[in-house]
Amino acid sequence: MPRRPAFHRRVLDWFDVHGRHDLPWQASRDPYRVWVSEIMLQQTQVKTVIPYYQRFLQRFPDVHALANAEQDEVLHHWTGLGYYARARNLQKAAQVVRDEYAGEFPASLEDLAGLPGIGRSTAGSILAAAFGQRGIILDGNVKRVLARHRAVEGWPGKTAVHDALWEIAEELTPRERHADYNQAMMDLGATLCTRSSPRCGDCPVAADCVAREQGNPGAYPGKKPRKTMPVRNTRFFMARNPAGELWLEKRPAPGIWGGLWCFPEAGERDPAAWCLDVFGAEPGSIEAWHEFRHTFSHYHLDIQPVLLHVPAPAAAVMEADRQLWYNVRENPRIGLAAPVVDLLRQLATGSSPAAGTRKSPKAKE
DNA sequence: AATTCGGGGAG
DNA sequence: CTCCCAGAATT
Repeated sequence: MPRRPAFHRRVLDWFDVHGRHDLPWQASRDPYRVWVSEIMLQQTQVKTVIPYYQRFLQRFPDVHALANAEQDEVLHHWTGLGYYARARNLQKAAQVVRDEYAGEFPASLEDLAGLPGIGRSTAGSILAAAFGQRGIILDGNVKRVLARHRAVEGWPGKTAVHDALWEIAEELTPRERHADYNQAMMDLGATLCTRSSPRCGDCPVAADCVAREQGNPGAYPGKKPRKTMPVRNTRFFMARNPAGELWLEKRPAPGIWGGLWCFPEAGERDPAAWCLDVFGAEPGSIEAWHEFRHTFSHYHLDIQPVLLHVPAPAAAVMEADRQLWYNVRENPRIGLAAPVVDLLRQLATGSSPAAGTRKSPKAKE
């Protein structure tokens, strides 16, 4: 009786017929383009990345354009994509490639993984996709496929589980068609071996899949332990001058929204006192907007926006590199935190959400 | 080993 | 609402 074809053979044959072959970053083996796509795709779905990728490549077509750009403009093109350290590291790495590799990407796993923002899996993916070498990947898709196929128990966030999955990935990755195999495994996880209701009937490696034999593919990989997410509170002071511009501050590099521009966050500070402090003038009016919730992966942030009308422009106080008056009509090339984008849009269109309680005896202008 | 980094797609 | 996405860096 005929032996069952090797794992990678079945995966590759399936890929040739059913894999994804038309994603934007598959049109070229240019290491720069491969690299940008890999970074954007970290913890981010393909559908979300595509428009960002197109705009980014149009503005930064090669590694020199990126290395020489203003960080604000890089973050501008990352606004809304999240995990902004990726963008900061991306530009740092571009500068390393420019300065230490003469503008040519290194073709070794060690050198790639030495660049900021490139870890073990991303380095393996670039090695295969851009250089045709045997690079091994272990992303969310591959983890799911392998955990099911070998019935690896436990949450991959645990080191032992993670290491076991890497071991299997190493073992199964073939010595041929490296780029296609990696793409095939990701396609398998993204289109067939999905988190819920996997289509085992169409899977090329279902015959020896242990989870399927057990009848419980949904049990793999193990789920992350639940934790109740903490709720933090903050207020955004939206100071608007007579020209209609909004006061923004650049956030420090480590921390949430690092490098992005945001409304000043105020704890318990009194808005009128803050205004006097920063602008040397009492606000003409203070208007509290309704509180809304912005949720991160590890906590909720309840934000109370407070609109202050600053009567006179105060020129002398501004530190140009970390404070600015934002003109909505000019669309400055800077990175903005997602809730700030929403609030600026509301301020521009005048569609302020049913203004809440007035916190000042003075009426809205 | 555990935390910290976003925002949204899809159920 | 929940779960998690082509993970890496930091503590």
